[in-house]
Amino acid sequence: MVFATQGFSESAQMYLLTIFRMRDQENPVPIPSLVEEMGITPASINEMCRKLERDNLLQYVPYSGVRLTDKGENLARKILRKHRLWEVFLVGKLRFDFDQAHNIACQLEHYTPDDLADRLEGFLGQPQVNPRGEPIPWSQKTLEESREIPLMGLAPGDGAEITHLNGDKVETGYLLKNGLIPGEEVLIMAVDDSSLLILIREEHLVLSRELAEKVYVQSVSAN
Amino acid sequence: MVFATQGFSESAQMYLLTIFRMRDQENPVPIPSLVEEMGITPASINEMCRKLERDNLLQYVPYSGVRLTDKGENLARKILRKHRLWEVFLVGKLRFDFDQAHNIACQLEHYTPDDLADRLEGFLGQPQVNPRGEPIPWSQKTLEESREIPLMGLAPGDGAEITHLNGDKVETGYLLKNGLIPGEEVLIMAVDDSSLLILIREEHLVLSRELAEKVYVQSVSAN
DNA sequence: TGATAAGATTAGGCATACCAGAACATTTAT
DNA sequence: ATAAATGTTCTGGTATGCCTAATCTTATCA
Repeated sequence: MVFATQGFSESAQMYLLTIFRMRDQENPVPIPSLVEEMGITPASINEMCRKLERDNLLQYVPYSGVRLTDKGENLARKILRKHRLWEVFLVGKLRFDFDQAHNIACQLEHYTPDDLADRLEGFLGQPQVNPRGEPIPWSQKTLEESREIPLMGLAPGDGAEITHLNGDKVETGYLLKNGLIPGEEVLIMAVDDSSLLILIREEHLVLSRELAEKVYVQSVSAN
Repeated sequence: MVFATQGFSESAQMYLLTIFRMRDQENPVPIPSLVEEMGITPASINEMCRKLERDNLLQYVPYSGVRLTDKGENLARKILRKHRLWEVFLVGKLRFDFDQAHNIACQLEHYTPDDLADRLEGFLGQPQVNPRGEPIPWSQKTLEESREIPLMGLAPGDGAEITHLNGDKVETGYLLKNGLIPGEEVLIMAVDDSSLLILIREEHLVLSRELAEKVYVQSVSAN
């Protein structure tokens, strides 16, 4: 298993991203177009698209093409966001020219955890677009809903509503099982160096700092 | 083929880095120590070490262990340098704690081209050590020999001595074939937006900007 | 409407990187 | 010196992601 973030291989991510980018031209995206664009044979494209369909990332209708599901769209958007954030960094801070930056970003995007993207975005001053003026997905949302913060950022006594979870499958599964479901309210009971104690659905729960970083909430009072 | 920089797979690079780090304790590093450290079975370690030996990255003596060759040492050092530069960035600029930074760096190090590492180093102010005080390979050398600059940084009329080449196998091979060998002197004839004309071994040669970025030289006059 | 061109799929292969388990070799310690 | 412990390597297997070549299947247009 090749390790890339998001639980999907670098290859799978490249397919999603490519489809996402072509989808504006024609949707569903026909397999021959993908063959052309990616330089991979029809047999291989077919095989991979079947896998992506199996994983609910897209729908594949023979002789018509592939269309991303919501899950696929979101994943692709996430990857594109990372890509463009890296471009901003590489051009803006490291003075690469755009083409070099683009190529480097093509690699880094697959190995960038969500929290790295989030912090990078902050470090770069919440850029709206990449150096070529193309929009960075979700950055406007991030601005508008910037009250959305990691659970870790709250103080004891604060109450908040969970907006989304940012971990991997296992982490998210665990959190959901324990009632940390988007929409639910949490109350911060105590915070220390390595963990925090919360009250959720009338149950107490201790989360590590690391895990609490992946729970995004909206402050209830500030709402 | 999994793409990672340096022309070796992420796996191969991880082996080199692990061996490099353990080599201070005992050299050669015994296979059982590697098994313990990496959590991979002896059969697999054996297989991979044979491949690395085939590629001249290490020597493998059964019942004794593996010892990095100069080539292997240099490659490992390069990877470690990238790793620690990322740690400096992630902790210093993005405010990750060290453990998170270390984990993220473990991925990024394999997808960081040399020129990215070089620029990152400059951006970070030529750090000597990572956030834990461990030295960053070559950074002192880089400081001491900071007259070592990319060929691209010279102006027409300047003369310089080639110190090293920084490209991939194909690029380096091409450059060597054309006389761009460390120790040789070059004279810059002309520079434009996309290329430069040089005189080397009494032969004229045009290099793209991109390629010239990968030829490091030491100014002759300043020497 | 039916032939043909375009598209989809199957079958068999290659390379990487890992695994388990068995067989084999060497070291070491008695 | 030799047996037990340790270390090595072989055999055969898994999964991913790509390939070619051959074989369907569908769409479309004459």
